[in-house]
Amino acid sequence: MSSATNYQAEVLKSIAQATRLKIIDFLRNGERCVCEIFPAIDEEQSNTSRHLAYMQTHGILSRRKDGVKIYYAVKHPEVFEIIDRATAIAKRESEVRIGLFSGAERD
Amino acid sequence: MSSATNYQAEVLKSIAQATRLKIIDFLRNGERCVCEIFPAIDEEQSNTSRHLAYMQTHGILSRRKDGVKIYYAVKHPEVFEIIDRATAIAKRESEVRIGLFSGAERD
DNA sequence: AGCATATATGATTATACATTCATATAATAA
DNA sequence: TTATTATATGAATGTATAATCATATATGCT
Repeated sequence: MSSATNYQAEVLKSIAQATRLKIIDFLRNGERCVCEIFPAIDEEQSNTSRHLAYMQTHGILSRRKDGVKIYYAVKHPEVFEIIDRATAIAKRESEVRIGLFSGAERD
Repeated sequence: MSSATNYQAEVLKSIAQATRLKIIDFLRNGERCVCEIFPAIDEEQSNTSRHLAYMQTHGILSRRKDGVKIYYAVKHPEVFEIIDRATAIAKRESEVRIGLFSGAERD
């Protein structure tokens, strides 16, 4: 198995999870500390912390310490581009599914 | 948990896996049947079939039957754009890691 | 009908993942 | 020093996922 493919998969896995998507979306306007993030996305502090650590380890987020607080930010603008394209696919697919109710497509 | 976020995550999960990345990459030049796909990516027929079914169910691939053969193709061009961006991130990150050997960064 | 080829799927196994609760650690304030 | 706030982490649990082997199903050929 190509190591490049594995690395690509790791990057995408760091994004492809509902809680992580909520975190990334909340970070669209720049860095935020954990204490701001977990109430905003309505998840437990410990769970949020784990996901942040995961994404930071996988190179998706940067981490900055200021006193007691830890600030995280999205490192690569491509992360948002990936999510925007996933949204476009999701939107198009859900429209197709709705369209099936009125159409007469059959397998 | 927002259902839109879940759907986005589902779309990304359909891509974020090494075997599926290999399949999608092989489909860059258009539709291919299962009998062409699994030898090309060097995976078992049954495993390949499961991943193809998964991606088709999740709206990533189209499926066309012609006799005994089943042809799969990538439905949304955004899928390739997502992978290209993941590749860019992976490349940039690996360069940073290599750079750390010569630099003097410390946490 | 019998055979070969293509694809899918049930059962199983091993592993990874997400979440929670309780607690540890670190920084700062009183 | 003690208390408070912010973050991280160990342990446990339930669930999901990937892969494999064996076999079922479907199509077309002779």
